[in-house]
Amino acid sequence: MDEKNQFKKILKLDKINLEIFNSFTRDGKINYSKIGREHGVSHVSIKNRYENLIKKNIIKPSILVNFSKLDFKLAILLLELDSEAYENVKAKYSNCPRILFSFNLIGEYNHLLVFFAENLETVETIFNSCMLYNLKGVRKSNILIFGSLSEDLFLPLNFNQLDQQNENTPCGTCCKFCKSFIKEQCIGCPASKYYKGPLKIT
Amino acid sequence: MDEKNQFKKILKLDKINLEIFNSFTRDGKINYSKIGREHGVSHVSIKNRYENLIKKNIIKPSILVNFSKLDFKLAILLLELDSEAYENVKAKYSNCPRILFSFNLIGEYNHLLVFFAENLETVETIFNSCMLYNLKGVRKSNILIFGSLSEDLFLPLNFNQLDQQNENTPCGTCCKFCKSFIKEQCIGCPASKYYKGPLKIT
DNA sequence: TATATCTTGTTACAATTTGTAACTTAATTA
DNA sequence: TAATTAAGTTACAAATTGTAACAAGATATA
Repeated sequence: MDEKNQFKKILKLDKINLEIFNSFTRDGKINYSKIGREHGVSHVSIKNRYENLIKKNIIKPSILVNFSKLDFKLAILLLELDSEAYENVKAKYSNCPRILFSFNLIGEYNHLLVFFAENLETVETIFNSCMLYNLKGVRKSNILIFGSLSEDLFLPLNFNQLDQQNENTPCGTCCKFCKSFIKEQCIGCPASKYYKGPLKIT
Repeated sequence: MDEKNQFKKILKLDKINLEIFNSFTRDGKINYSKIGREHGVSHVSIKNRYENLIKKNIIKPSILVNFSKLDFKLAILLLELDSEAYENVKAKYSNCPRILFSFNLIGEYNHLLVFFAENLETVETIFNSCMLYNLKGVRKSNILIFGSLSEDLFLPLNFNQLDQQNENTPCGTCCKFCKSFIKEQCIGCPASKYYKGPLKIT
């Protein structure tokens, strides 16, 4: 108790934990025995460290997808929402497969959504028909369109949200009745049966 | 060749690959044998699928860190850079451990940097002393400050950039001479020997 | 058309890793 | 002081993984 530190010790960064993270990022595997051997501890000890970090919700293993390789397009929607809308937006889009991140902001805009689409026409549809058209209580909005992505851009994609049996999208609409979808300007929602893009599950 | 599809088949999403991704996201492990057994193929086949996706740079396994749990603060810096600066910024900050993402934009701003810090004072220092002060050719800038983070926010953190032996930071400055660092308004760069925050390697 | 190559799969066996249980020690908390 | 939590140990059986050699089909290539 002799040292006053403003930071809680949540994540201990010693040689062993760093090696766990790095080995994982290198080849997507943790070889408990190998790491244990290299650091003079038992494989059970490495296993426990790793599993405890996950159990305590401090780290989460994940598969990142190369958005450049798939030629996906990204955009950010900035919103100023009134207090009611502010509460509703996160709920409404919490299962949207196109939203990568959703953040509260302080300042000019109070909400930020990062989303992707498979081509630029679909970005346009999502921005206009899917989102703004559906949202009540938007005082102001702005969009940031991303240019060419850097050579390799790895981002997390929620594959477990891709339920392509559904008539309606998770946000509660139906592509069948959407003008952009009918005119083939949009490939549809990847979490509905009408989707016809590269994330179609075969 | 009978079907004309605008999308290249890069990532095949069949039951097996989906199960690989989902099993990985669940517990950070891929049990080749188990998945193979459940889908009626050999464990070697699962191993090959997984390793080929990585080898071809389509997916990347990664450890995400719970930024909410660590109480990290996030911010976005929007920049309009002239053509020379535009080329230099990415290079300069390519190894910055605080930058989570760096994107080119089309429009009002042409560059976007997402960065994090361990407390708000440090966010301020990074924005002022570290970044804007160091950058030539900035025509316009804006900052988006993130409010409280959602309960669990998992983001990728580059642990292999945390080399804490260095006198100078990867962006080429030295915390020792920084006013904010001296006045203890900033905890320093996590990729230098002067760093004194929760990512200190013990 | 024939040939090469890439993709995706197979089997079988040895080597290695993992899971589990029971236990130890130290530090922290009530 | 006692209880709990954290971080580690050993040993053995069970299960997974790596490897090599091979096969079938699709796709390029000369």
